[in-house]
Amino acid sequence: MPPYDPSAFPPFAVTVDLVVLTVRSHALCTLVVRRGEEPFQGRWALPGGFVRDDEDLGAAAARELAEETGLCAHDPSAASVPDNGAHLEQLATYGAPKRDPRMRVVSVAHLALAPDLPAPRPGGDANSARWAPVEELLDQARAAGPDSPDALAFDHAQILSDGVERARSKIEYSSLATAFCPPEFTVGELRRVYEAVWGVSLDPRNFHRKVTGTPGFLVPTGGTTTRQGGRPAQLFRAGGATLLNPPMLRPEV
Amino acid sequence: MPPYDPSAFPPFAVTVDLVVLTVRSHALCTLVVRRGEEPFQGRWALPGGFVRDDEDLGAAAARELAEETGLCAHDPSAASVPDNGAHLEQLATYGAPKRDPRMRVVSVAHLALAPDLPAPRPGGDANSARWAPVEELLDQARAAGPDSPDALAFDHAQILSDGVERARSKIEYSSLATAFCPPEFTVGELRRVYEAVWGVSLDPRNFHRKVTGTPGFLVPTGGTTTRQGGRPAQLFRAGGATLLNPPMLRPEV
DNA sequence: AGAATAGTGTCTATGAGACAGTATGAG
DNA sequence: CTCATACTGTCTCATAGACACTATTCT
Repeated sequence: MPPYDPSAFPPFAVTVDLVVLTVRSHALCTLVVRRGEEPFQGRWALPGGFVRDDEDLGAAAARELAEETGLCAHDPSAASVPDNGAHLEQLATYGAPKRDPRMRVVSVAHLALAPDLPAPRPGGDANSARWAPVEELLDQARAAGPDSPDALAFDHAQILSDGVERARSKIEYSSLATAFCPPEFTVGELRRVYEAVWGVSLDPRNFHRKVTGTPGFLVPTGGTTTRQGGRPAQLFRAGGATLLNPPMLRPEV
Repeated sequence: MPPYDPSAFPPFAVTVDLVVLTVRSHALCTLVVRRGEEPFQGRWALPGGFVRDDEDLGAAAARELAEETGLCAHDPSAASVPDNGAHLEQLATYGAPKRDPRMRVVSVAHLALAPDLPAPRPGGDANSARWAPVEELLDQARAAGPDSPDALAFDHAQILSDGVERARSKIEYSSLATAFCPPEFTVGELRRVYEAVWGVSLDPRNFHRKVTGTPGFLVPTGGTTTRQGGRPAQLFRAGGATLLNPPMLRPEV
């Protein structure tokens, strides 16, 4: 069998689906959109769409992210990182033969981490997009089963679960937690990100010592803020380091 | 725009490509096959092939692995793990518009880790497959450029590089290094796996203490062997633990 | 005996976690 | 004043890395 026979390949559709995570009021949330048509009409789903003919996978994901949220993210295969850019990376690819009942669809899921955004920007319809706490979505999938009307469409509960787990483990050994923060943030705000993503409480004193002692993680901007109340806190930007050494370890090991 | 219009999707071909890694004579090696046709005729490439019409992505990867090596691997989406099974997991998906000059091909790359195998089992032709040291392949890509006749076909140098990096980091915090070992192995043999994959030397005494002290990593079988010379060494099987705590850290951090 | 590998003990530096205590603002 | 948050210091325990030493086999 020749390994590449252009006339003999089965036809596939290729889409990108997005797990867009943010931290809103101390909870890890993800963007979901209401499906307007069959299959799974009326159910919530992850945002996504077809990859275009001349478009790279990362570019398709960045385009969908911009369409759904207005966020500018760098194409993971490119090198530029705009200022208000969210973090975007490929997550995994899902291609079970019957995952879409109408045709063979392979979905290249991507993971985006974004600072808290004012409100979803649906494509014109108001009630068609929302930030949902991931615990709520995943608990529904576990409790009510994948066919309940509250469950996510397609295999999106699995994709969401994989994306959340990726985010939880990646903030351990990389500086990606700063992608959930505004350009300038305090140590306390960064700690609340870790607490929301991991669903734990962290000792503020040890967290402060550790995070300020990791070279390249945080750069002081000189300013202070009292937006969290209490004593004024130093403001920081994300430093150049991407890999943290030593890593931030999840407690309860 | 409706998110799924069956009549409006661009046609894609979907393939799986395999990064099959093993340790042979103290070097990390990967399986490459000689291309018999254009494009890249005569160049070495990663093994791979089309995903069939009714086949899951992981099943396609397991099928290709069996065809190329005779290895039995569990479908990553299934739960069964056969005895002599290699480890198989999805790596990443590559879909740049021009990565195959003839048509739009999206390749879902998989990573396989296997114990040392006697010899590649080419599909009938003798000189068409070999185990190549990854350092050699990656150095060629860096030195001679991607268009040199020694470089891997398509974007396979990038895929290989990503696969090697995944393997290097994954044996830090998981027990996957045992996938490179035969069913029963000694601590010294496991250490040589780490040394080959990371390209470093490790202190045999500290390694022994650490690896035998990590709960669930190794289970003594009771037997001993002198196949490495010297004092007889205890034989172990891989324990049930998949996540190592504490992890094995790469030196020189 | 000498070489090679296996395995144990011991010391030291470093980091994680617990927690006392001080600093600075808002009400 | 109280309360909330920010930050510093100190103690203890666990682990990584360096390395001395013993054990067992082969040639």
